[in-house]
Amino acid sequence: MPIGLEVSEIKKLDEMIEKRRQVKQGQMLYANGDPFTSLYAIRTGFFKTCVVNEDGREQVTGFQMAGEIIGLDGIVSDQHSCSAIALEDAEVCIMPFASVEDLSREIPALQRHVHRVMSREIVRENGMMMMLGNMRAEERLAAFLLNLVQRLHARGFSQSEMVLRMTREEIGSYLGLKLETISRTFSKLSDDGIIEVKQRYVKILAPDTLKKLSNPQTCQTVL
Amino acid sequence: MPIGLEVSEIKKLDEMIEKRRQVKQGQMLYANGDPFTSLYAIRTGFFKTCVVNEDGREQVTGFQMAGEIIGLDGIVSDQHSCSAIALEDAEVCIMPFASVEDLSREIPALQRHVHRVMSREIVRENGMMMMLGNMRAEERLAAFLLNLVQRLHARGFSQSEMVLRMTREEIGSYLGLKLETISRTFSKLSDDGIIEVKQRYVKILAPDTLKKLSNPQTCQTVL
DNA sequence: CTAATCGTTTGATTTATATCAAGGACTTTG
DNA sequence: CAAAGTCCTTGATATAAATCAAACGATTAG
Repeated sequence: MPIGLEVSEIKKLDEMIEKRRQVKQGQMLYANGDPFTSLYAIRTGFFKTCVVNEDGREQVTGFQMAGEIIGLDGIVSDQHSCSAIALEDAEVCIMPFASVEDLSREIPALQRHVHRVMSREIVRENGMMMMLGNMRAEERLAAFLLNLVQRLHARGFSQSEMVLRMTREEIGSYLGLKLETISRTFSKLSDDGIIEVKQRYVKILAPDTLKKLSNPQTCQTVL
Repeated sequence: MPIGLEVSEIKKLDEMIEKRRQVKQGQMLYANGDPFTSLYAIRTGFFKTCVVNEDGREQVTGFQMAGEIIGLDGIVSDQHSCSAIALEDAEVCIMPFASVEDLSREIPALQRHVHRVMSREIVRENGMMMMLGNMRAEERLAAFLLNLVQRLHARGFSQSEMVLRMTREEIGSYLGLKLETISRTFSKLSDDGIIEVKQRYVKILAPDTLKKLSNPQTCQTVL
């Protein structure tokens, strides 16, 4: 994944990725409390990560797709503090973290890459805190949908259409809302002609309006 | 900070920390958009970090005290995506990130440490997402107060008393609540005899009750 | 010492979202 | 095809927290 590597370095990276693992829909890649050994690079498929409270409340902390790295939560205490569950059949590359650290010391570009991946996750979560702390339901869902299509588009899919891999309840958990609120907000956006929704299928009809919703200021700036 | 280093390694670390910087109360250590060059280890004082939305809404993403590292948000894009502001006169060690990376390649214990620090931040933010997404005002404030005293206690201060460095509004921003709600919740906890509050001074009178509030399940388990 | 400012508390009211409830749509299984 | 199970939608109502408003306490400036 890091760029600008020499052939010998690429070979070492290939060796590091010792094996792959298939994860069936609904199956856990790792669970809260599992010993931490490896990071996982998603090759195909779609995951959610979630933490559970002692009283059983579940918070989805992220949705991850091909090309993204999961497992970083386990580094600090050598055990995972969240669970990763496949939302569709998936395949991951297993990257033993000890090897990642060894190779990072040899290959500065890899070291850089690892640092960036971790920093990106920190920044993403800062954004989620802003979302959960300050935004209203419609803003949250708008921002969520825009983020999803943008990431899918970067992977060669449409920039206006998608099929959600998660339930309303999982979206709600991620956005700090109840499933009914997600459903109502979908209906509202649909009634307003901003999106078209048919179950898991979503088409963005008015991307600019959606962007304004996810960030009211832009709207004011335009006026 | 990492342990188990040789003398020569400690010497190198000392050289890396090229200089210190004083930050007066209310002053910014770095601002959103500033070019990223260094991490900062807080020697003394107290900081808040916050992100601002395009429409000006501010979200406090953390409160940091002596011994903690700030600036990790800047790594991914070579510029800071949040601002760090001193809530009391502070002093930080400036650690140029290029040097951190260079030394990390030489000193595995430092490399390990950097990875742990970043992972810890990711895990902390996962917990914040749980808080913001699932918990009620009283639970959030209870968890917040317990976290603060615990960290202060680890630094040699009392495990039951503290003087808050931040306003009700800043606590509210961090916890996704308005300042009035923070104030009311303080009053409620005080009326219930769980804490004693006098402006910024807070004394925890019933730590077990506070723990139960921050995690209802424990309570049910006991019953 | 007085005025001004900033942060806090408290009360009254509003509101966004949660909760409770029922039914509908789609999928899977027998 | 029928039955069961999921997931989703929608309506009615409840509620936690926000908002609006006023006053109070502590600190700073003149």
